[in-house]
Parts: sequence; C-alpha cells; structure tokens
Amino acid sequence: MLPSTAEISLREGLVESHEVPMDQTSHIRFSFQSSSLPPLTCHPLGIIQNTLFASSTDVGAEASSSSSPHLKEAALLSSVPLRAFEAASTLLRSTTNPCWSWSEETTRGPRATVDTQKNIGSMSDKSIHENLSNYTVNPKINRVGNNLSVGAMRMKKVKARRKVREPRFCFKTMSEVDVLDDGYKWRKYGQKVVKNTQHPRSYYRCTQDNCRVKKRVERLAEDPRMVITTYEGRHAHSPSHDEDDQSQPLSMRSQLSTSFFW
DNA sequence: CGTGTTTGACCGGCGC
DNA sequence: GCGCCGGTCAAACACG
Repeated sequence: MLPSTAEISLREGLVESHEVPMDQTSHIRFSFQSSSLPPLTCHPLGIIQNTLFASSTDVGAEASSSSSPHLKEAALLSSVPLRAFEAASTLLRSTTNPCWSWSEETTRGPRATVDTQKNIGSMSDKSIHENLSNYTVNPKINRVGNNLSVGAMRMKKVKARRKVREPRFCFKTMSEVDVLDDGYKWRKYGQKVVKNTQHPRSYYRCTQDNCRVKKRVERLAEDPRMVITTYEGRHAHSPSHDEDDQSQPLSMRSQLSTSFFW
C-alpha cells in the first residue's frame, strides 16, 4: 500500500510535498521543493500540535537566532500559521488512509462549559467538529454573586479567568495501543467510565513544568479499534526527548528539535 | 525512594 | 433545588 501524497502551496514560491503514513506508527514526510533543505519527517501528532498551536513568536524567536536552516524555514512558515495549519489539516483530511482522521477547532476564545463535556465517543466526526467549532462564551462564567465576600469574589474572578478556553482538537486513529507516542511526556491523572461506553476515558497532563496541556484518550464506542485523542492547550516547549540535550549549544538543540516543529 | 498509576471522593456545570 | 455526569484531586499503591 503506497502512501497518499498531497501538495499544498503554503505561500508563493514554497510548495510542500507530504506523504501520509499508512499506519499510526510511521511519520509524515515533508519535502521542501523550492528550497535546498533535505526532507523532514515527524509524527502526525507532533506535527499537529506544533503546527496548529505554534505561534510565530515562540517558534520564530528561537529560530531567527538559530543557525539551523530548518528552523529558519520554520520561522518563515510560522509567520503564516493559519496556512500551515490548513496545509496539515487538508493533508490529513484528504487522505484515504482509514487509520487517520481528525477534527479540529480553529478559533480561540473563552471556554464553553456545555459542549466540552459531551461524550465525543458516541459522536460522529461531523458532530465532534460542529461541537468544537461552536464554542461560545457562556455568560454565566463572568457572573459574580452579589453577596460574596471580597475573597470569595476574588476566587470567583480567578476561576472565571481560568475558564479561558485552550485551543483543542481531537484526533482519531486506528491503534491497538491507547496512548500514541506523540513526542511529549504525559502523566495520567484520572480515569473515568463515561456513560454509554464500555471503555474508560483516561486523562493526561503534560509533565513539563508550567505546561498546562492536557489530553483525553478513549476508545470509540462503535468501533473499539479506534482511539480518540483529544488535546487541549498548547505546549510551550519542545517534545520531552529534547530535555536530555539542554547542555548542548542552542544551534545543536534547534536541529535536534527540528523534526518536531516541521 | 522517587516516579507514575489507580481509584474513590469530591466539585461544579447543566438540565429538569 | 436536586440529581446526573464529566472532570479533577489526592491518598494509596505499584514498580524500578
């Protein structure tokens, strides 16, 4: 079975060629046709997290001072994060590979409190996407009680502020293992059996300090071979493999982390 | 002993 | 107001 390919024009003069992996263990290959850079490979989950959530500031800041041509290219690309996101999205949508599908939320804003709690395991891809993209401000979030103490009111305000919605997307893949290696290190903090499903939902948090990214992992009710991974938040750091390389020069580290950015 | 997992309790939002 | 339910906490536990 040959990999499906797609070419997406990220911006004028730069075309990427992608190969979508045929199983959940292989990686997407990026080749920059209009540059002399060698092809890059990375795991789709890593791509999506870094592409979807990468801002031009955090990727670009390191990259601009880096001697790594890949990171400089990444900085260039990250100046058009939406296009890059569209590219990755289009690629994964267009593939006929049955192992991969995803649904995403492209807008950012205050977190809703209703739809986030729906059982996506029993939802279709379409309804998952609709739910994710239909989040709106819940007016109750900003309401503070009239007869609360100042301290309590402050707590309420803190809570309201914390209700800022993190970007999230869910990703469905056919896999025997529940937790796919996406390059980041996770700690499990809960497991719950949700209604009308036989399989429990697991909750994970990124182990990195000051990183509040979470993910949920569950099996699709209708098809237990499918794993639904829902990410919430955006990593403010490189994947955990790189931690061992902190003693190395920046340029070296940049090169090592390149495959996770692009 | 440090780190990660398990699991019952608890909390808060939502619908009725 | 109350009950349901998803999400989180944290103590106990397992393991290297």
